[in-house]
Amino acid sequence: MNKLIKCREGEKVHELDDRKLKILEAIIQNYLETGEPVGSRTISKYTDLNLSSATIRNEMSDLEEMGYITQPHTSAGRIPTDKGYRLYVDLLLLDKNQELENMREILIDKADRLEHLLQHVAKLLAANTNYATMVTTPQYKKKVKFIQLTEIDEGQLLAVIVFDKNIVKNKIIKVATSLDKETLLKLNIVLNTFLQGLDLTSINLPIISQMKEQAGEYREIVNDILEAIVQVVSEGDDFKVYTSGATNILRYPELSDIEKASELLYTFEEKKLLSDLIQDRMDDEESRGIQVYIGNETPIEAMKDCSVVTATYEIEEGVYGKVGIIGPKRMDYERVVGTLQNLMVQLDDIFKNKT
Amino acid sequence: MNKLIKCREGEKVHELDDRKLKILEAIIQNYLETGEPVGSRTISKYTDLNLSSATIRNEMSDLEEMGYITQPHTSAGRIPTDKGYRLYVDLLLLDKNQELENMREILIDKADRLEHLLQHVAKLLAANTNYATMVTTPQYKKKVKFIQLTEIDEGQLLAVIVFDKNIVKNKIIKVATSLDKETLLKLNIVLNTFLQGLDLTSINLPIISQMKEQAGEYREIVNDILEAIVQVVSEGDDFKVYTSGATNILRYPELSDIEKASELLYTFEEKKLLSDLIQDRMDDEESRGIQVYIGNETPIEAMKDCSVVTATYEIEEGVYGKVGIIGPKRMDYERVVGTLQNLMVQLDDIFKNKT
DNA sequence: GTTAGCACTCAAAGTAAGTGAGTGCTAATT
DNA sequence: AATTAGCACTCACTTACTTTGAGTGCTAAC
Repeated sequence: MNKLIKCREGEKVHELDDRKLKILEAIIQNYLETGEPVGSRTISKYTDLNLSSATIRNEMSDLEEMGYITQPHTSAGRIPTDKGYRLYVDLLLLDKNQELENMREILIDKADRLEHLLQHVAKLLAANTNYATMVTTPQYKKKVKFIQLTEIDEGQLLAVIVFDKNIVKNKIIKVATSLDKETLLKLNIVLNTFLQGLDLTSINLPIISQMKEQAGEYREIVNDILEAIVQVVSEGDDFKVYTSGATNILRYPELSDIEKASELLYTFEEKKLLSDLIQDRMDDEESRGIQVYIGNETPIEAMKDCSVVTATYEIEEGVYGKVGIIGPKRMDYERVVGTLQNLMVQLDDIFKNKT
Repeated sequence: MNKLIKCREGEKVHELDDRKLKILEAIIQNYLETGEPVGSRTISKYTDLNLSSATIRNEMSDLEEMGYITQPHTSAGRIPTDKGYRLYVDLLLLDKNQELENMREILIDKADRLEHLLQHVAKLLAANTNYATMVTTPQYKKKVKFIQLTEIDEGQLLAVIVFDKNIVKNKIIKVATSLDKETLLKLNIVLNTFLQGLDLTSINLPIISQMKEQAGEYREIVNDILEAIVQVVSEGDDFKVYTSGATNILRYPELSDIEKASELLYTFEEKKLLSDLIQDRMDDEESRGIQVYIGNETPIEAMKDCSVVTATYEIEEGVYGKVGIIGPKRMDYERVVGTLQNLMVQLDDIFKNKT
């Protein structure tokens, strides 16, 4: 008996011997399928351990004491606790792949615009997993690549600002005085000379006052344009969250309690509420890969009865976005993690072969 | 007794005498509040008719026979049928206003961009009514106002297309050969000369071939640009549906059956599914005002247990969008219609004082 | 250490009786 | 003729009680 000897499997440390581990695994897998508490007799038959239900009961009793499983009520079978799921996820999922071979084709087909691509990813994932999904736009500091002012109407200027990665934004600026062509040209040159290659945080006071100096009598317009740039960048257009399959949540009886489901669905409707999940550990180099949050581990209150799996994708050096799958605790972790890993590879390919 | 004499109230024709009408109204109003079937005794006390429950019962029996009310089961009170609601809506709502005085301020505050405005309208409405709401972007034939080609990178052109109402779209066009400044200028002139003032349907073959002729050796690019215009216009970006408060549906027990609610919420998630509702009677001059769909009257299957009230707003001559409120049949029609009418006035003001 | 056996627990499903809001009909009242 | 009181009847809903069966923990035997 090695009950008290800690075991090392891979890199994780836990206190379970082989048999307990197998039983725990069996319990969890069975529960994932059925959603019902699992009894000793089921395990006795389900596994190839050839143990009687009585033995299993003893082991289960131990597992319960250690906090890996629990009984919803005295005479019911056992269900995994968050700790149990956690061990399962940590230990039993470290590779796995294939599946969704065709995903890539579909993705490329739709990859005309990043927005559409991401929305499509969310949809595809939701359709494939039957869970709720969430995809964020990648975030990074935009650098001005090119600015152009044009007059489109008496007193109305159109400012087109191209950032790196060919993100194009535009804004209409109202001006009091009409500008002639030469002035416009001059302004365009000033703007481009000074701002090219800069991101928002690098546009500081010295630069601004220099620009104004150059602009001479049209210094006011410089102000307007800078303001337009700030507005356009901070408009939030560039940080969107796409979701899909939120209603999948109602498929799972343990989540479809009307009160809780309502709260959860509301979180999906108000996409901003998801930002906690997205920001979480975004800066942590270590956790760029796949993250699993079980129950109370999630930063979002409404999801405390769910599990969340997120993955970070990289468009290119320093430009990251997140993909998340939200489902019941008895989520098919194996498959979800596999699917996400696969998706990351696909996205990687698409982005690397595109720019 | 004038049971069989048709009465004219306003412009509508029905077959109810005054007393029956009052009773029907009382039943519906009571049901709107409680959501429970209404019994004769309640009505007897609730109204100022001073009739015994027995008399009411007789009248209710008549009303049932005529199809205005029904019993969910033998010994239950009565609830309105779709026909009952319909009469109620037709007869009893023809004016009403005020409320939400502050709505306008909030709207103006947010009215920096149409998109945001509309999304905000949806949200406000949802928050105020506790129903689900839907707002569409206005649709019309866009006319080209101004086109500008710029080179932003080797082999990449940026086409900025301004349509009337200052809708700005952009598209990056890849070209094989690099263009010098003069060619660009020339192309810009050609494009603007030919396309200004035209909408998509007016760009026909003769015009295209003339343009190509003028463009000389760069005729290929003309094609690319035209394609870009078509793409940009038909991208669907310009026809969006904003929704809000979809989860409000779960507030109403009669809609929160998990199966049906799921279907309904899915309709809101896949906003495209709402288009039936939006297209409906869009062309019908007559019905530009407020439309009420009760139960099976709605063109959307999933909403057959709901009522839908839509209103058409006008940004300016010929440019229409829709606002819709979706709730249970026992919707507070009076309030909803009032709110919508009010909103239409507000929007009208905003748009008229803006352009 | 493992297992068979048994008493025990308890959620869930089923059954039965009671309650009350509501109806329809009939006969009396106005 | 219209209204009303009275009464028998219906039926969803509630409550209490019973049954069922999956599952447990413990103990004694293997």
